[in-house]
Amino acid sequence: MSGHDHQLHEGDSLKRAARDRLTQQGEQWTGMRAAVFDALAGFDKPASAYDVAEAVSKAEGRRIAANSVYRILDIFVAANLARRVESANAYIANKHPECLHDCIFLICDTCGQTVHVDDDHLSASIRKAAENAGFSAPRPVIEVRGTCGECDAGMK
Amino acid sequence: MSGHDHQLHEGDSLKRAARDRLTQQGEQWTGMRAAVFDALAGFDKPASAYDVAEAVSKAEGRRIAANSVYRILDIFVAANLARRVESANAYIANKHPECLHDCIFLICDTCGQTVHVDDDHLSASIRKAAENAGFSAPRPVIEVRGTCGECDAGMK
DNA sequence: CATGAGCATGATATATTGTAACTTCCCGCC
DNA sequence: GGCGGGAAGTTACAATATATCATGCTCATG
Repeated sequence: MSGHDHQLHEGDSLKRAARDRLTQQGEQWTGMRAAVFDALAGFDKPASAYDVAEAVSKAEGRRIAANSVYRILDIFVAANLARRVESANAYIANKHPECLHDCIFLICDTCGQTVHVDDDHLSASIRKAAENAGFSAPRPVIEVRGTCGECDAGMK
Repeated sequence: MSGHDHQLHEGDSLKRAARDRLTQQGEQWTGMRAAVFDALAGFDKPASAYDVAEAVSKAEGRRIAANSVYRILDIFVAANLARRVESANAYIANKHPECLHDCIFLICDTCGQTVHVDDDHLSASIRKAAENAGFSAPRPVIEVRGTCGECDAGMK
């Protein structure tokens, strides 16, 4: 369908991929960062920084302040280990940190489930539109709010 | 350029168009709503609800609480008089309230200037992608963060 | 070993953005 | 006048995000 065959990691494989990617970027893979990544990857929907902080706190058995989590999430986003979902003020782990995509999120307003679509043709068109308007270094934010099939069916 | 010729209102013309549109939607055009609309339209960049509250307070000579502004902005967004810029947690007046578009915002990370592009072909593709994935009632959020031509030139 | 540079994290405070709950006001209508 | 309903006010609070300074850790150097 999307025309390329990158690997969709999960579990330990994802964790290794994340660590490799982060270190390749010249950043450190510390215990704290591993804990934050685990927590984020453990959510099946976009999680707010505070949600992540709470999850990490529980896992570590001590209070982790939100700002530490913010710092780490910023690094993750910069390194492509995670994505920020702007319309939800939340973050989600990237299942294939090694591939750069302008990705499209479909977010269910009812249940919060978020699916991730890559359509390089579409995003290239958007980049091009931005460049035509004189914008450089464009970073597209493409999200669609709506109702997922499951919730839609349950709405009768 | 964008292929259709709706009117780009400004000043009193825009205000009248907004009032007409809002009343057609079954909502009232009150003094407060006019004041909020004026304030919002007076910004040349996306403004936060608090920015708007401050501007309205100044214009009215009395304190207007942010939550009143939120209520009104929500109505405006629902009626297409204003748009929310998700990636900036901000709002911007819609210059042509009578036309429904999935619009694309280009937001300069340096100066905040935001330009508005309508590309019905592009947004239709995104809607279609969402529908293919089982999403219904999609509301696309298409924004591009980057650097505008002016700031880019000034960056040397 | 002492020192200092550089980075990661902690702690605290505060700023910004967004909602909730309840009250008061105003206006049209009987 | 009294009543009903929507708009706006008031207050409080929740959720999200950043700033600042302190602490600790590692490593290189002398």
